Amino acid sequence: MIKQAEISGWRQARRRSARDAIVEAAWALAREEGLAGLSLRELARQAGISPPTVYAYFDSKNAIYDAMFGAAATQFADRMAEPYQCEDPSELLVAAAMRFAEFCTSDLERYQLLFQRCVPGFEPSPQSYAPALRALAGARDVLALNGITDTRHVNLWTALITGLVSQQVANDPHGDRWTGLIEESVAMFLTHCQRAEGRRPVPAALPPEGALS
Amino acid sequence: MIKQAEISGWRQARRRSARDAIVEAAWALAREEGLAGLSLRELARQAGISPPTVYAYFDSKNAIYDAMFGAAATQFADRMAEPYQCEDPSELLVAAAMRFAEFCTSDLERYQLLFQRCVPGFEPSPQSYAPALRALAGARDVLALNGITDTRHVNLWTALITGLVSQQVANDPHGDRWTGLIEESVAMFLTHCQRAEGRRPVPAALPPEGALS
DNA sequence: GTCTATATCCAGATAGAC
DNA sequence: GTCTATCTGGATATAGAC
Repeated sequence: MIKQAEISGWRQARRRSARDAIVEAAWALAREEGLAGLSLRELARQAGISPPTVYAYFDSKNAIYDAMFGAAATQFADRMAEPYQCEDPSELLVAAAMRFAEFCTSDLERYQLLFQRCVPGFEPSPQSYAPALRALAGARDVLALNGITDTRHVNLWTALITGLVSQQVANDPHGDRWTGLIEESVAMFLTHCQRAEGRRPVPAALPPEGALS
Repeated sequence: MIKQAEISGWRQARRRSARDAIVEAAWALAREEGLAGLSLRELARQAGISPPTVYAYFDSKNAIYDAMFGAAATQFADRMAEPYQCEDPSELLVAAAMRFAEFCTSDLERYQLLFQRCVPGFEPSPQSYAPALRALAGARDVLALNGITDTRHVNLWTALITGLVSQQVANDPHGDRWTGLIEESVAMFLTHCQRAEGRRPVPAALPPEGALS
């Protein structure tokens, strides 16, 4: 015999997978037409449903953007958290920066939504943003492994790496005019910060994950 | 007696000033409603004309964006070219970076149009873009004064400074969490590049202004 | 939940008189 | 050059039958 709770579970799973299918179609469409050109009519057409049906799953267009953001942020956090082959802290920092750059340049629309924030009235909800905070915490950990804990230096790190990537994406989307500078940039950064922070030893335990931003 | 050429000159001047007035109104509106929210109806209303009259001066909405871009790019080049109070090359570099940051953070919409490029179907025409190239050439000159001529280092410079500014604008628009790092960043950059380029003496004559990009 | 049909609104752009 | 009036087409979102 089938219990009520199980039926409810099925329903929820079905509903979630239908939502996922719509989000998937939305991403496919956004990659073709650009993020701003996402229309609910086209989205419904590609997803094989009628336009009003979209509203059975999402309250508004921005709710769709939010789900797209959440999916992208999860991909981001997962990708950055995958194991690294190297062990030397400075190599780890280079590898993380390169992975970040590769993640960004491999899907420009995703990069735009996640990091550029140029969809008119849209801002991600805290839930959708949460995975991105995970990834940022990971970056802090890698910096800490290199003896870098000063907030100023963490900020400098984000500026340096996002600066390289944004120049790359904007001015040479399929080349490596800026991403090819990552290794040198990291060396410059490490030399500067480790000198400034007095080549502190790596702390035995990683710092707690408070105050991310 | 009035010559035909003078009348024609008047006409052109009148036309240009009418165009300028529309562009001015467009900027005022964009600062209120956001760049993407610029509508021709509202623009006409604020400029004191009817919507179709806009088309007597601009072929399309993108032509208006282009004129807005041109005006902003001119402001940018002019501001960056104003005389500096300091003479030491490294101080000059810091001053230029700070001036750039101040220019960007003092008008976020202008920054968005000039450097973020997130208006859907719009790309600036070469004419409108030209002043920005002038400013970039100026940056190269200041770098050259510091003995930095390697293209890689010029690219690193643009990435570093735009990275600081873009983080500032995106995450702390009215504070100085990243712009406050400019002085330290420039020191880091100079130490690195001058070491790498072997503390070359400043060339007697500035390099020619070819191959900007 | 899904559909057809439609409401409502606003955009950019044009026609043609004056 | 400027206007009134309008075209054309797009958008998000809703009503109500099934």
